[in-house]
Amino acid sequence: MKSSAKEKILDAALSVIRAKGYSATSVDDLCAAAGVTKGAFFHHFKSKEDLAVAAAQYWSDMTGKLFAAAPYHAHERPLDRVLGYVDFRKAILQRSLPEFTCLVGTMVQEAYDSNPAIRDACARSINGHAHTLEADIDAAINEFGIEPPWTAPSLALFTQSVLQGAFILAKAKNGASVAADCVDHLRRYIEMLFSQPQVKEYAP
Amino acid sequence: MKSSAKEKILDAALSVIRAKGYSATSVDDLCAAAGVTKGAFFHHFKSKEDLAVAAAQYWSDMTGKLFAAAPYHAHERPLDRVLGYVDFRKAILQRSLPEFTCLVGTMVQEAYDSNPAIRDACARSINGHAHTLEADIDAAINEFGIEPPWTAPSLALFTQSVLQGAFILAKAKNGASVAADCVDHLRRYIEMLFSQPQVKEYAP
DNA sequence: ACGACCATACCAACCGGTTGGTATGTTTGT
DNA sequence: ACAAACATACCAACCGGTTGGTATGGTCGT
Repeated sequence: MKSSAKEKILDAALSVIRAKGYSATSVDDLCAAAGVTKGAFFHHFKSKEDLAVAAAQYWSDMTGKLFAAAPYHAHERPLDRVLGYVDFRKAILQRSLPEFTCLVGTMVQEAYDSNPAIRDACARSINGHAHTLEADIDAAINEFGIEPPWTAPSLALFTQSVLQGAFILAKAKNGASVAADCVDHLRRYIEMLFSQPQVKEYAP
Repeated sequence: MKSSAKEKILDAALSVIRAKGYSATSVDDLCAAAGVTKGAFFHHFKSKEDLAVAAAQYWSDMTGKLFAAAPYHAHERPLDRVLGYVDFRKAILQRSLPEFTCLVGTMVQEAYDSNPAIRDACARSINGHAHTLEADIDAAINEFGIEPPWTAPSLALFTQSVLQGAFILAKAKNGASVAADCVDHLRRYIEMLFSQPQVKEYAP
């Protein structure tokens, strides 16, 4: 049997925690969703916190594969790859709410102050994903020959900020359309950054 | 006695829930932080859920007063008021992490799927706050005589998306500087929207 | 003025159910 | 045979919520 209990528990964690949040998800919930017993759970994870850290890593692995295999990498021009990433994120919003939201974005809100191990695991996941954008952004900067007052890592993190915030708005409004609007603004911002001379700081 | 038990519980809710999250915050936690007994709690709130809904409203009232009294409204030009709002948000980031983050943004992540009453209360709070920006944005559109492909409500919600996402990144990285960077990007975007002809959709 | 009446505000003790976690098996793969 | 992979049974602590009760202060008829 390849899909072992451990993997079933991790899969269950992704969906259940994204729907209910980390604290509200009990170990029993996870076991029921995974179809395993508590004994199996504590055989593979020494605590609920340990599961959360493993789930964050598992989430990174899964999404890493998803984005690595996405078609936007095929674009020749760096800016097209960056905008292709944004379009790809927008396309994912078609799925249902608990399916397109972010596991680590949800967990870190509950754990940042009380559980450093989970917080750091979430930070690694977000930073790692943002990092995959930096090379293309830097290449686009070179392609356009601009000398922007911002850096590639900073813009990469900004895209994540918009997406994480869009998820929150989508949850509040119980629909994805507001998130799609936010992604549109993000796309327009990136287009503008590469389509014209940088504006000077506006200070009245 | 002016500061009654009810108000002490609500004040405690704002800080404790922002630090620990909604589910991880027990009624006993709230009572201990507020210095009241459980009897007092359930006298004023018929359930923990009821407290959460009331806390979201209380949060709206508090932040509403804060932003209504903020100095950026004094600017003559509408765009200066919009940018002044952004700068004001950035200034608030100086405070400590649990102090500058958003109660309803935290709660809605845990409640959107399992607790519609809390979700709707959070949505009202976010929408209400975003709405306070719309008049200035519309006035800025008129001032500049532009006909943008986006609407004032959409841009107002986008600002909230950036801020909510910035809070998540700040929690993950355990520091406010990444949030400040995001707000800088947001400011640059708004400046660009009003400082040049709109770019056409970029489609390779 | 004054007790009868009553609503509000609050309290300490308690309840049944759930929690994360453990102790002790039993099954399975090699 | 033997360890890793699972299952069963169980526990102490904690959970949200209820209980029966007290203290306070306002309102009413008289």
